[in-house]
Amino acid sequence: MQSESQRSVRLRFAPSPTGYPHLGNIRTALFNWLFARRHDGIFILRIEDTDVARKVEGAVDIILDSLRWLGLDWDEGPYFQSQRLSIYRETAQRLIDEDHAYSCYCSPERLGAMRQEQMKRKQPPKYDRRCRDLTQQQGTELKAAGVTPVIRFKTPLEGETTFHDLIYGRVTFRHDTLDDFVLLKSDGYPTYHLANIVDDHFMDISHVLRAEEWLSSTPRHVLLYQALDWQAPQFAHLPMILGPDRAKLSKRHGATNINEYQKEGYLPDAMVNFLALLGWSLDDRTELLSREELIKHFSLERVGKTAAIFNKEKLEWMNGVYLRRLGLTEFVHRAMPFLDKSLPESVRRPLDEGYVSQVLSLIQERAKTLAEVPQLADFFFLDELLYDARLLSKGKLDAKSGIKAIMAASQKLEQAATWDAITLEGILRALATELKLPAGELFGVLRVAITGRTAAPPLFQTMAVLGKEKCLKRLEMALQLLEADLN
RNA sequence: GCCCCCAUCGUCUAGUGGCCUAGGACAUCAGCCUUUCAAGCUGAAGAUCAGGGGUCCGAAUCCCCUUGGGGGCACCA
Repeated sequence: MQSESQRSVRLRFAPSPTGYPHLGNIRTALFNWLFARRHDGIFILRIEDTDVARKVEGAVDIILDSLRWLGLDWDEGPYFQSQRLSIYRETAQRLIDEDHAYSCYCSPERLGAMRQEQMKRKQPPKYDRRCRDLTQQQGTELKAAGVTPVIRFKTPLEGETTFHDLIYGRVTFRHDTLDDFVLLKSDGYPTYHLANIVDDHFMDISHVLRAEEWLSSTPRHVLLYQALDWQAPQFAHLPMILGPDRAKLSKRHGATNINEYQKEGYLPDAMVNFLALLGWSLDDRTELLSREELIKHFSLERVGKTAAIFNKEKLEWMNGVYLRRLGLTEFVHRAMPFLDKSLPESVRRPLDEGYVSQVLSLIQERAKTLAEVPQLADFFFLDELLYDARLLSKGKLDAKSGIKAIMAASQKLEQAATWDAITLEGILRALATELKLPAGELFGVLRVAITGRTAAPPLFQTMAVLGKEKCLKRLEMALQLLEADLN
């Protein structure tokens, strides 16, 4: 009891570099991080690279980058299991010495065939324990024949294991539903089960927060801790994040890799806020929480048990909220790389920061992601607009009256002494009255002429930013289009 | 097939026996604002709390069964 509360809080995020981290992995990292920070604990990063065959080049860097991007800073590590092989081998040897493990010489072929046969007979696929009670002589013979064994755990044949999960409560597994799982592979690398508990023990991990998919391997881990006479950490299994088809997140679910979200222009703070709400909630109404608030309020008691489906639309909304909350300077700073990357090549670089700033003040509240900023703003940068001439006469004004209106507007604007939104509005409203046109119709035609589209930021502010010369040029161009349309 | 877990609006969720004729958010629809879009505001629609049995004066909340969904069952993690 006392030792429990005294034990220092040490959490770890332990991804395997067999692919890029997806939303589920990152949510696990986030909860570990939040819990560690909440309790002034230590957050450790450990790379579980024990699968040589499935290792993906560059995955480690992407994992580190993703954590850095989201601001999930770690206090220790990254540790690499591939550099700690001797510890696992020693532990495996100790288990053999103490009769908790044994060498198994069965070939992968035999095991595969057996599994298939069992499945065919609709029986649970389990190792038949053929090597469990090999005599020393039999073992020596097999070894002499050149077979490299794996080390298997001697799972108790009878009884059951119960553990207390911080989220799911009491969970019990009968031993006869388990089999003698592999601890050490024939290539000398440990399996997840061995490496994981050895590291958690020696790294003095106090709480293991991991996805629910691990729940059914927990009894094996508990059994291992018991066999080694080590104190097990507290387990907390987190509800899964599922794809829209309600299945476990995988490659076929499209953009689930976290770096995709960075590329799509989501803000780290929005991402963290959103992910925190997948499986955790503060109360019945609070949804927007800063990093500090999340740390302050995070608790396992408020983590749910039901799997969540990731809902991108809500993320977009939340990202929009965070985008709008940014100061203009910060917004410009964040959006600049996206403009740089996605604006057409014809646009001169480097972009003028003063001009970009004026433009983006009109774009900020219209963007849900940074990646759509270039799309929303490109007409501010383009020299020549390319658009369908029919947009000009799409409203109630036909081509003829459109021409008339644009010509009149050009004339008035040419004489404008000053060029700001208020002045422009004055001039054009007066013109609408003069032409006996509803203001909205006149503005509509001009909007298309100026921006090349029917939906855009407010017309007068847009014109003010673009400047007199460019605006008049665009009106001229619209006239040509309309005239061509008439013929 | 076996084992484990879960089950409230389309989605994320609040709810731990009476405050629930079930609350909030996203999305949807309508209206307002308005030069378009966006934002904002207001409102609507949307869950017989998976179904069926109990327990109780009283059940979304406790128990059981059924159904459904998910996860696990590798010399992968």
